[in-house]
Amino acid sequence: MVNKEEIRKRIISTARDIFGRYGFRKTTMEEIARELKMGKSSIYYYFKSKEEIFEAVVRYEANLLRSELTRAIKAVDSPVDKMKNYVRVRMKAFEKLSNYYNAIFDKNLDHFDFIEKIRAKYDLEELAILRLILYDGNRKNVFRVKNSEYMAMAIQTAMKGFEVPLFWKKKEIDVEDRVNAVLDMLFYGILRKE
Amino acid sequence: MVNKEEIRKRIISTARDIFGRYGFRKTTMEEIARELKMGKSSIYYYFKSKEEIFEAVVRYEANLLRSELTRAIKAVDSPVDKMKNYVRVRMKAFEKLSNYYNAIFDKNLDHFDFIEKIRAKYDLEELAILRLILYDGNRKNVFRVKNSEYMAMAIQTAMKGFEVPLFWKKKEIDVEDRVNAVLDMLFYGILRKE
DNA sequence: AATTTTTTAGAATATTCTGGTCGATTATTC
DNA sequence: GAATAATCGACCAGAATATTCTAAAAAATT
Repeated sequence: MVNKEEIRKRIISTARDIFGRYGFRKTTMEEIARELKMGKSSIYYYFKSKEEIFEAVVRYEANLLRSELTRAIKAVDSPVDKMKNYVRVRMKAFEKLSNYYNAIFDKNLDHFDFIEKIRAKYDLEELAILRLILYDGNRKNVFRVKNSEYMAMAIQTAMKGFEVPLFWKKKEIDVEDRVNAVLDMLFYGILRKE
Repeated sequence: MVNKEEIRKRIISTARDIFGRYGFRKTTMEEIARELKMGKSSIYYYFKSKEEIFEAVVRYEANLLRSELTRAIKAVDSPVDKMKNYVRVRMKAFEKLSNYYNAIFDKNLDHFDFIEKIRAKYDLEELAILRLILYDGNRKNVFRVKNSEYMAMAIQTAMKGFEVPLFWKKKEIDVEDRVNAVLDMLFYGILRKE
């Protein structure tokens, strides 16, 4: 008897590569099966449908994004550096988490319930992280933000706005330049002027 | 009345991008049309079929390869430098001419007559270029090749052999390292030992 | 060794997708 | 205004693919 969870993880990992390359619709179950060296119907033993596999992939990538964000925030002490790392991780996520972003932006996938749920959950977590950064910055007298809650939401919304051109233009934009531009804009607005 | 040739070129260029990204089979006429902001059946006014468009794209890329090869050879005088440039252009072609190489390696496209024709034509042209380089090298006493004809064919065959891992591994290989390795191998065999 | 359970996969089925055509419409030219 | 060129959404036949079926193999249990 094989380890069911292990097999599921293998399927998710392989499917993620192929979905990432071709997108949900152009990826076939036959392709995933071939890459796994399994029969196509064997996959249905572990997953109910193609959509369920895609949901698992997107969920996996949302978790990856949260983990990476958390790790990057914890790696530095200064609220300014925390904010820099937040922006950097956010901007670079496009390359590594293409399924997550495809799920969000691809109109053809709008009928998938799970996408909105996953994003909502992720957004709440990100908001909590942002609030902590702002609160910490205020406490250390580095930021001057009256309402961390509102500001966190504003920053998150702005970051989402920056995602859009990144998605459509696909790597034609130098991400590092973008990161710096976003940070300049952000800090002039919230960095304490002394 | 619009310029028919201009429209055809626009279609080829746009189709090339999409074919390059998804391959012949996964690309749909609907996608090409949408990217061109045309109706799908409008494309059939300019091309007989999807296959005919793909043939035009592959032919275009073969021409591009030949042009680039010719330009690179002419840019230098030394036979050694010419051979270096030949290898370099050949190796780097993968990134820019994905349709041409897909057409060659993708078994699913074997039934397309035109692919073999285009490749045969290109190969003859490349052979002529190689023969000239070898002849020139012999004349300038830099190479010592008894039969330029056979050596040219051997080099071309070897280069084709090197293409295969490049194709399957897709950018996991550092091309520049490969170029240098190929050149070392080639020159130790034909560079005059003094 | 026999039986049961788990896992497997090719074939079949149901459903969706797509290449290509049709006929109507619009734009352009004469 | 007529003829020609260019346009495109609707449509269809056939291809492609998601999913199910069912039998067989493998693994686990008795």
